[in-house]
Amino acid sequence: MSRIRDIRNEELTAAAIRAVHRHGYAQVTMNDIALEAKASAASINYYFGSKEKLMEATMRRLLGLLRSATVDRLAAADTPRARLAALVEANFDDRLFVPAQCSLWVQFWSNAPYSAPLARLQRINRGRVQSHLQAELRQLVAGSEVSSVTATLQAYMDGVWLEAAQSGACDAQAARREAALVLRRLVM
Amino acid sequence: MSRIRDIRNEELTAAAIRAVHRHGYAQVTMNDIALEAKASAASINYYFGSKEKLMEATMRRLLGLLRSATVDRLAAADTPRARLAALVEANFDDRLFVPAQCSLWVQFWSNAPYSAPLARLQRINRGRVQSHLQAELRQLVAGSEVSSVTATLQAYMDGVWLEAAQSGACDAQAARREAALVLRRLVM
DNA sequence: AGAAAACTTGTATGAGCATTCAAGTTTTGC
DNA sequence: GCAAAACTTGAATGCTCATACAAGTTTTCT
Repeated sequence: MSRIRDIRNEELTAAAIRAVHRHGYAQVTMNDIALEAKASAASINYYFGSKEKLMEATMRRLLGLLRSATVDRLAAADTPRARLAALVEANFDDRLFVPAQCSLWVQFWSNAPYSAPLARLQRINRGRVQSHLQAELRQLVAGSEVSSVTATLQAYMDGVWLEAAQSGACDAQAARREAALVLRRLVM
Repeated sequence: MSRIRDIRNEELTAAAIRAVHRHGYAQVTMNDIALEAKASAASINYYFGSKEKLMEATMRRLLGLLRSATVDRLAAADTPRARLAALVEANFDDRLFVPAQCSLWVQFWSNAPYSAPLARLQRINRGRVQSHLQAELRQLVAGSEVSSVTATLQAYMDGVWLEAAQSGACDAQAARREAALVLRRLVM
């Protein structure tokens, strides 16, 4: 019902993404974010209650993007191999794999151990990705290798995000192509 | 000549590592670090001049560890294949791959884009690792695959660090074993 | 020993920040 | 059309923190 609330929520988390990308998680201020949103710091607190809650909502927004990219790509895949590729490529979807979001992703994760809400989101996300990967890998590699390949893929994907965040260059299409190559080397 | 200066340098950067591990890069204060070193915040400034310079010195300390692990392991390797393994395993050396240092590593890298000195160290380190890897890979895989495999390995290693930092569990031996497995899957 | 240099620290300073609040403006429901 | 609810904000508040400094202590050198 609260239409304006949803709109504001979106505007403000989008502004938080831009502001954190620009200033860094460690140094961004409520004012930076407010400026980016053409609003006031007080207004952000009115909606979110605190900076930490805003950050949590912002992280949820990113997780939502990953989730929907995953769902969409899974829907279009019908073999275990295609589903595995879909899972990996969802991480480098055009909607997700852009500089500001790569930057956030990595900064949030590296700060997660020091924030209970972020740590919780991190744990949930990792678990979900892991179980998706395992479900497909069980049908593709020897049982003894499933967890090892899962871990390798997860590390690879995280590493690509980290590097993208540092270089500031996020060519999503190239990342998907490269990931497909890695998949071919690791599985079959 | 300034013996005490070197000792203090070491004590203080070691304290910085522990303090950042405990409180997080974004929230650690000079006082946290001073407490960890059983010294005063003013004393740290006497040696390093500022918090930023202390952080830079701390990062250099970690890079030094990677460098010497790399040198030691390279010295004991005589084929390209063994040298490649040495390079990868140096990243998971017992001296380097421990919780507090994993944690620092990732936090420093994710904040590097927002600090000129850290960004510089990051660039130099990445370049060095990359050229080492490429030198060996050129003798091991098809020319067209060298840069792709290099990037994959680098992403994999970064990803392992990221996960180690988040889980807080750093089993160096297991990480080296796992890395050797990945290497076997990717090269040859 | 004694002067100088190196080192250490408690305290003061002042900047920067998240959050609160009171006073307004806009929107909604009827 | 108007009261109430929702929203917005500038300014005030109170806190935390890096850094500077002056006053001491320890070490070094001769």
